[in-house]
Amino acid sequence: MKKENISIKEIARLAGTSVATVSRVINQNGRFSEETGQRVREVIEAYNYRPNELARSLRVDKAQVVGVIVPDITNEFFSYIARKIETDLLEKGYMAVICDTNESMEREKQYIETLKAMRVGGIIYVSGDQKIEPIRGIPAVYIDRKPEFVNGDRGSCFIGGDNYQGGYLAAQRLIRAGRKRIAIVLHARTIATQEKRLNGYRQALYDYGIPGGEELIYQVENVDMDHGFRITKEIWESPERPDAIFYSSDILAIGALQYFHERGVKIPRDVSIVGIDDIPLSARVTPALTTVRQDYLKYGSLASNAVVKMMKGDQEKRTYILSMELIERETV
Amino acid sequence: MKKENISIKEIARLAGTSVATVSRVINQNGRFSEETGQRVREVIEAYNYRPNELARSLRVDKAQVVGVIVPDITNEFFSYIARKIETDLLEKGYMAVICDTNESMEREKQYIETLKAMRVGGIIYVSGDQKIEPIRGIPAVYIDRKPEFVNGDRGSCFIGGDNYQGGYLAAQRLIRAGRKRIAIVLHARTIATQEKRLNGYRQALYDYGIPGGEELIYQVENVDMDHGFRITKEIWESPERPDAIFYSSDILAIGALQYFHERGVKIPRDVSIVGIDDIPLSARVTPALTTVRQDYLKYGSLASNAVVKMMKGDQEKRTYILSMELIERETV
DNA sequence: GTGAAAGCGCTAACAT
DNA sequence: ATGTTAGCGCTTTCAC
Repeated sequence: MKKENISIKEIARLAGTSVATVSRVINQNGRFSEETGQRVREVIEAYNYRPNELARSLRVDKAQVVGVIVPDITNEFFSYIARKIETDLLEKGYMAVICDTNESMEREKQYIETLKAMRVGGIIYVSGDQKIEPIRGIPAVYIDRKPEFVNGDRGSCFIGGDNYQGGYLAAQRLIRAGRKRIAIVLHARTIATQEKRLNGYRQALYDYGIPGGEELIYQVENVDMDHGFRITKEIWESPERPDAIFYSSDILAIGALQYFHERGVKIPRDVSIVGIDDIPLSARVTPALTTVRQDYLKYGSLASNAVVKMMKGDQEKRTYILSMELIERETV
Repeated sequence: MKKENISIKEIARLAGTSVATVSRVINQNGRFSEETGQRVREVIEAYNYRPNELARSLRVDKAQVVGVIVPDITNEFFSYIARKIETDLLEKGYMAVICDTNESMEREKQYIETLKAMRVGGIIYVSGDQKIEPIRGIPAVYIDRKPEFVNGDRGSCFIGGDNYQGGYLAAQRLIRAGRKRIAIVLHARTIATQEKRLNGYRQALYDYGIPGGEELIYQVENVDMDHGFRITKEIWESPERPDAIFYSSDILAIGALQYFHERGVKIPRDVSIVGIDDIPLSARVTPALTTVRQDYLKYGSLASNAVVKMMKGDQEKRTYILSMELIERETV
């Protein structure tokens, strides 16, 4: 165990050439004879040499790394997106660093600072805070939650679902099942996204002549099973129970399932439920959850394509809005 | 938007001092007058300067980063561990980069290469392949799955649960419920861990005079709900059905729940089930899963403490084995 | 086709 | 207490 990490200089010496040439063959640019190339490659192979990424990145002032910021890695919606991005990026020769903010805005800011200091080449925000400032000078793509500034900012790219449609589909399904008092539970912190779902829901109610009303709108501070459980308890103990509930996230709806099970409430006999996202778990809970599918893996692949393009200098300030789809299962 | 990133040299010029001094105040080492320090800090503040991590890391040949390798970030067991490690590390001033191998051994190797090239200061392996070679020259700690070489290797640290006890507890619970034919389903790829659970299970059977037998041992290629579902189908369609099953992972047991629900099999009337891990989801499925708790958050915190110590030069080749605990719920 | 040399931003001797 | 400088490993002009 002499030199822990062999350097390009050493390789050059061993191959009887200069560092410049070694660099050329490693990066396949500039010119060098096939013979030299061969010799250099052999030495690299023999010594199992890997260029120091730190040095390379410092020199070009940009790391082959993209930061992926998610609010809750324990939610399948985000972990599957993260995995998709990671896989895609790896194939393209980039490293993804996944940062879980645990829903903390402070952590989000901290990560951005750190990622900048690491000179990452790009950042993918999944459902970041919509009030965040645009990141200057580094390609950023936003998934799911649209930051307020996106429209005006050059070099920003947004990918998300048609939330209006999602809200409409959910409410419509509930109406068609003959439900009359349809509650909706929203995430308090993600105003823009949630507002569109609310609008879709309202439009459906309106189209079918079903009464709505502020008392049917509930908000939840966090998106997890526990909050789903608790808001459902609150809803169910309210003076006028709804006969259907649309949860603005499968994970909330799954928490609701637990509550209703404990209370002996039969689904869909006593109450109908629809969620949104269609995470894998939704198909596996009991009863299986009727939901609105978001093609979140697509979000991931569009995002990785977009950052890579942007990192290569292309303008990619597009906005992608993907449509959603109702998935029929057992809770309606 | 002139200089995208201001450098230490610039700060020095602005503060009317030298780069060395600026470096000293940033890193709080060496000596400098309070006055100079103050002035430098002001400039740093004013220009919102952050040192270039790449340059710093290159210089000291070590990044303030630790790689965290997990096999399946979509499984709560791993995502909660990852989050715990990430949070702890952040507090200690390190950055965690989470790498999800998606159970691919190839990806695991690829990540190790990349992490090395990035000169990470340490690596935490969660349930990596036990046949992996020890990582030379960089602090590594292993969680859950004990690599074969750990005993002999200096500078390696292992943290895991008492799997023998886990197996014993699970089988014992099933026996005490009056079960006579107790099947066990194991993960085929993680031999060492699984063998201990199997031994615990066998010992319990032996202690209580319950017959075991090879035909009661099942293996699964992957740990997810789908595999849990399928192996359960196989078990249930076998000529001699068991009256109890111990799944070597909650996520498998949860897949089983789905199968039994679809088949109309009542739990625990027709069959008793116990899992292991006690992921949050287990408390929320229907029926709630009886399981053996692993203190996986503790695994995470012990691991982050250990890497940090090792990165600071301490020898920390300890092995921690944490005990497990039976959690009573509704499936027995 | 190839090499010498500058320099990315920082830290750590070594001077003063 | 502070400044000067070498050098980490690499890429990239610029000569030849």
